[in-house]
Amino acid sequence: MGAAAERAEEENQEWAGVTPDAARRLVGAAVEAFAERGYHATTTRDIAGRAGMSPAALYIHYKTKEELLYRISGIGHEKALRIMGAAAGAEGSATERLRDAVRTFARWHAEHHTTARVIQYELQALSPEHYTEIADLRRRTDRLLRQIIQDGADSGEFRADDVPGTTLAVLSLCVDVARWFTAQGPRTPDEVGTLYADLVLRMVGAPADRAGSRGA
Amino acid sequence: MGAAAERAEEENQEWAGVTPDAARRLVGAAVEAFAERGYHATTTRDIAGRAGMSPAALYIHYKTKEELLYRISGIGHEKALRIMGAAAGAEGSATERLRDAVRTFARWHAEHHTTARVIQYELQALSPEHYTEIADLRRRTDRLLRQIIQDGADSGEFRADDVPGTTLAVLSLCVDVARWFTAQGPRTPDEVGTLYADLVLRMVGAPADRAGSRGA
DNA sequence: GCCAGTCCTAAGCGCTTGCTCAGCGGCGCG
DNA sequence: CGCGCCGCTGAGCAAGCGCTTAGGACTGGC
Repeated sequence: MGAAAERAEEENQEWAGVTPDAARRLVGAAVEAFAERGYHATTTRDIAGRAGMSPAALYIHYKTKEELLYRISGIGHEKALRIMGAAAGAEGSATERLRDAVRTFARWHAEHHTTARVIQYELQALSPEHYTEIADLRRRTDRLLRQIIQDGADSGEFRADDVPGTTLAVLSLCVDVARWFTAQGPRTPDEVGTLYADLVLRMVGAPADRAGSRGA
Repeated sequence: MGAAAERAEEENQEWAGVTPDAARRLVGAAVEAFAERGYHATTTRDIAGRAGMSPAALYIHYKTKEELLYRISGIGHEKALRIMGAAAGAEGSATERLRDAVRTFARWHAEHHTTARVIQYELQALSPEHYTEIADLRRRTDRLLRQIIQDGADSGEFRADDVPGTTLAVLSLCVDVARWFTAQGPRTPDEVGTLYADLVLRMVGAPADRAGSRGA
């Protein structure tokens, strides 16, 4: 099995909730194309072609090209929210929760950098109604992370004078992974996750208990 | 003078090197439009309209729409390189130079967030030849920052196990300011700069001599 | 007064875009 | 076998795109 086929299979898992099969193939093709060229530079002919269909077939499963982006954004941001929620809802100190949040959130943005690039950098192409809906998901993700940092500041674990500003910086750092990460780079998604978790823990002035640790 | 006129004047200064006047107005209009909607979603009619000209006038000063993006990218990245170079070339400890680099670099990305957004997020729309040329400027900026961090690691001022990774994270953090910053937000560009400088110094484990400081 | 040169516009060309629609093939069911 | 239905295609439409061209209005030099 070639690398392309492997990646295709992984993406099929990523979009497992999308049925029927043709609709799922279209989502995969659209993510690939949007990530590569951007939403506006991608044609419906290109998406359909990558999915092995005629241009008209796209409109059986989606009303418009924008609806495809909306579906991708919705699924992607829900996944991101769930990742952040798992870390925020876990037991443990603020330090442990922050480490876990950054590690998994950054790792996801590296591992699924095509999807992440689309959902993070093509938001402006959504319709106003769809945009506000997606923006709500992002606000909830932000709130979860801010609460972790606030907890750490309250308990004295972290030294964070500006909790909203720090939250913004941490989120920004993780999100931007989608912009620069490529599978050809020197770092695996796992390595990016642990590196970023270490950097962020120092950034908030968390006690340096194995702050330089690597590995699981 | 209204806010729009004030911003227009500031942008005229930013593009002072572009002559004649009509060409400068077109650059300003293009930056605005590209930042707002993205390169591909912007029409030459829109750019010309914002500059108060007919669509055809654009082609007297620029061969193609892509050349406009190329000019903007070149000027913008040269400015970014000069900012980083000023900080890297200054006298002082690695800590002082890193603080200055992050403060000025992040501040520029906030203050000129429209320009920054275009030059950082529309690179893929450049022609291959233009892209490699711009990529070289970015590599030089990266190298300057990496040297500061390397110096700090060598001298023992910083605790950076992974210098290239840390450099990447710091650069990523500053660049991403262009994505989320708006003039309507609660923070001034100056405040973003000092906040980010403090966060980054802690991130590299620099001695906390007034690391929580604020103001000039 | 007249010309050359500069800067701009009105009109529009050739092409691509998102999207539509009439109709076809193949499958399940009786 | 024959029928209905679902998934799909080939062909193409209206609109908008980047860009071109012919020509007009203004300016400075003589």
